[in-house]
Amino acid sequence: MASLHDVARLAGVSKSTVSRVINDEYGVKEATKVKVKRAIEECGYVVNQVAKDLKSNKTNSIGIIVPRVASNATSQGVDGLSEIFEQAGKQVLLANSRLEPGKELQYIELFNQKRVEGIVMFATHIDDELVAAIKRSKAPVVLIGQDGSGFNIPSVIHDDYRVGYCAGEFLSQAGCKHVGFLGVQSDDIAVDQQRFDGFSTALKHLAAKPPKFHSQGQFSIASGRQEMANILSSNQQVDGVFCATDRIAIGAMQAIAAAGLVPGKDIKVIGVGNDEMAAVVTPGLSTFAYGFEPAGNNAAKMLLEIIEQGRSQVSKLVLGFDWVPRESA
Amino acid sequence: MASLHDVARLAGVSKSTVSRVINDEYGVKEATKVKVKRAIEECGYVVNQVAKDLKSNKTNSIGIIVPRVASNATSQGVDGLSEIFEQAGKQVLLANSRLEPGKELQYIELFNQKRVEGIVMFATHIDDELVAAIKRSKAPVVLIGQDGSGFNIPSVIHDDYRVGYCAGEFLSQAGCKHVGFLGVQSDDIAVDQQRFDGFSTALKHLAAKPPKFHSQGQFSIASGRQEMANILSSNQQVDGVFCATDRIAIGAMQAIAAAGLVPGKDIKVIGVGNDEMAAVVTPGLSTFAYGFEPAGNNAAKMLLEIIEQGRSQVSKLVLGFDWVPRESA
DNA sequence: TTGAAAGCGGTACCAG
DNA sequence: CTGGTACCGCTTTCAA
Repeated sequence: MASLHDVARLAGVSKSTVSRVINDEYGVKEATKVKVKRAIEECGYVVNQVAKDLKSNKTNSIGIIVPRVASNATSQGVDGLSEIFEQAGKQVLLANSRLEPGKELQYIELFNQKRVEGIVMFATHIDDELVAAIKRSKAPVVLIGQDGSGFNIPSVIHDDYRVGYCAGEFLSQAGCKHVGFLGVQSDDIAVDQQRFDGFSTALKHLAAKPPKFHSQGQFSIASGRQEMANILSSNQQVDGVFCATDRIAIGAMQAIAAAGLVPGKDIKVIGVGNDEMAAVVTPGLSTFAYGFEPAGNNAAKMLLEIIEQGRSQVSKLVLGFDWVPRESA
Repeated sequence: MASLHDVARLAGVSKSTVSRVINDEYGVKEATKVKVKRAIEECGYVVNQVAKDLKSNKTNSIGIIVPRVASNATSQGVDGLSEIFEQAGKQVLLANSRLEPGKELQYIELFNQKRVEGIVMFATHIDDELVAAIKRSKAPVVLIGQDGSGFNIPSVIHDDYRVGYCAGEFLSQAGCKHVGFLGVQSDDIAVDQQRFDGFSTALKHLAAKPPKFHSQGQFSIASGRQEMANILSSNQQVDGVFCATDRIAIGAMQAIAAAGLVPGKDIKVIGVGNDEMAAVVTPGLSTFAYGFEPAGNNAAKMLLEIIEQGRSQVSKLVLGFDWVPRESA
């Protein structure tokens, strides 16, 4: 592929001059400019950004690590991130860890080799290894979805504790006496632990009975259905369920209906996220709306600030949520 | 940041030696290796991939252009792409055109400057400008979602014509006499034109009445609802609707129900895609399942083949679909 | 087994 | 206004 050198030779000028023309620097005679531009056309010259990056020691690129793209939180989050980054002239490198543990660590390393200016990571959990890898990273890292601020890692999260609290409060005040929580694996602090903690605490504050169950399933409709079916078949009394995610909640509603009961009437069901599906199921799923795209926007801004200022004013950004009442609760 | 040179100085050897140690080349004395490795640790040296890329004239990276990430087709498609690319050791650069016309063209140019080895583009339409930009690109381009093979652009698509044909056949054989199509903007060849063409053709072949309407809305539930409501309020007889996408179909079902009619009984409704939502609405949406992740897999493989062989055996890959009958038709 | 030097494709300083 | 040259960080002969 044609280089500056080739263009220079073709135009009968020096590399310096070609460089000046390309970068629109003043102080080049019009006639020379024309010659150079013609030469550029002629050999189909395309700037080599790799060489520029090396010379300038600046890549204008950002790494994003996701566990998978096809999920509400990540796909919308990535849209939110890319909006801001592209406005700022940053190119996005995407790495998909496909939920394989350890992959994230490799990608942090790889992004450092690629000399990205910063990294945004959608975290599903936090462990010592991850914290160590982030500490080791020369490129600043911002977390989305899990709170790493305890390890001094800037994070953008939703208020998972409070969402649980609100759910507990709501079910309690709606008259439910036998409630429980359908969660996910317990190493997911944000989605499982925090939401459950808030939930239990609300019940305690209201002097209601504590949760009768806390199941640990997957992030899927099928899993929610399964977990709920198990609970129902155990014959314990239930009149309210708080689910860690909307998909789990939808599965729960299916199990409830399958058992001949009516979600929203016999058993109230609440989800989290306000997945588009929540609006189209019957009965409509009452849930808490999370803004995933704004989370991306904010994480991007936070990272840019760290890159530019060396540090960020906020080390942790907690986003609120909206209660979206429908028929299920 | 520490460079080879720094490590060399620290270890008291030459750059060449450090390079050899880093790349695990044989012929370095064990003692020297140890010295070098210690030096690397000491100054926290991280390989500079930018310099390597420049030197080797190879970036091992692929550009992906999407109109947005948060959609079934793109988010699953990107998962499919990244799976194959990451297996092949290719880094993915993501560009989000946010549906802004012209942005795609810029990104093709930008990716060429970044010296990506190939580009995958999720296209919403094809026009002369785009074709020209792709022709200009030194990096090979593969299209997903629209057929560019007429312009000699390798493409991975679903069989949009035949899906329309099947829908027409189905509605006709189910006894519908007054059918129509809810489409999108007409410059979307794959989603609007092809699906409609197949649909009309089936009706013609079966000597059934041609479609009574072909509306042009957006890719959203709200738009489908609106378009269907318009049709219903026009008082024309309708007993079957084929919708360009599942979301449109779900909106249509809402409008039908709102008009006091029963989707699947009074008016049959068919969608395309098998969005997860199709399974959770009531009545369940009958639809054709498209494999978006496989589309990504295949596009990635096709691009890799072009990169490695200089050309691809297949210039166009047409993926099939599965009929998923539910209650709506 | 190791080092010196050239060069990848640019930029930028200094001369002329 | 233009050209020569050094250098960004690494790899790769070629010699020693």
